Amino acid sequence: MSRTLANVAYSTDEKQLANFAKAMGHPVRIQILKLLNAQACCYTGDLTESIPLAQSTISQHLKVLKDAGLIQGEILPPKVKYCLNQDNWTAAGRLFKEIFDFSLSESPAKSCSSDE
Amino acid sequence: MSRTLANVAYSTDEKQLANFAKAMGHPVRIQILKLLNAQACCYTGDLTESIPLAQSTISQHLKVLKDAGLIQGEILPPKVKYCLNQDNWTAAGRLFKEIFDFSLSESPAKSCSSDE
DNA sequence: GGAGTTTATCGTGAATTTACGATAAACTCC
DNA sequence: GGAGTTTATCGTAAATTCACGATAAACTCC
Repeated sequence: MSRTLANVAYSTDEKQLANFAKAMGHPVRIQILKLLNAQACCYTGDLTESIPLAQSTISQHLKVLKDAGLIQGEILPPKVKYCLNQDNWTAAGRLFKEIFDFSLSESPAKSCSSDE
Repeated sequence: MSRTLANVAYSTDEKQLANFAKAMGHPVRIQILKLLNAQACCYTGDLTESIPLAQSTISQHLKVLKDAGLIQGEILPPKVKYCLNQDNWTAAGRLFKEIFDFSLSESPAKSCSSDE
């Protein structure tokens, strides 16, 4: 950490949105989210069957999604059942909607205007 | 690359969405996108003023956003004016809307049902 | 208690990301 | 042509990511 503040104070929303986006920044994790979205829940084993990656790799991706708060795991021995974390999933959807919808609510022209 | 295919064939949409999400996976880049969204366009210099990071760092973040297709730069010597890439921005918005809205269009109960 | 099942964690290596300062590139204006 | 302005790129170092195999942990069932 040098003189320029690497510890900038971003707004909570910006951090949250970036956090969610980062977790979604891999095609395998998108696939997992889509699967969970489509069929409510599933086990790690189900994923290792439909995704041709090592079991440890998939477990790692699940951890990323869990750490970001997008999914949650219910331990149900000897398996673990994963579902979307509905609260955070909804929150993420709202944040994305917010940033994308903003463009629509503004003036439609949106030309590059002011130069200095 | 070993025997398990690291070169899995993801759907184009999944790759696109992951690509956009990854580019959005940093608070500074979210901030930049918000700024561009709010005021149509701006110059690199404007950003270096409002974001306390080295100019080279911000330029790098701009490159990430540009490579992902979310923004575009019009070179206007000696400055460069950045705007959202409206087409891709809209496409990204649609992809995010798609994956998040899916949950809403489905059965509201969404309980963890089928166990094997 | 031992065998089997399922999943997370550890250790590792290659690649990518993030930040910086320094430098080059492109162009204007005197 | 030279000084000044603005921005991208290079080089670098530290940290993180992504994939793997091997191993440990947790629990069931015989």
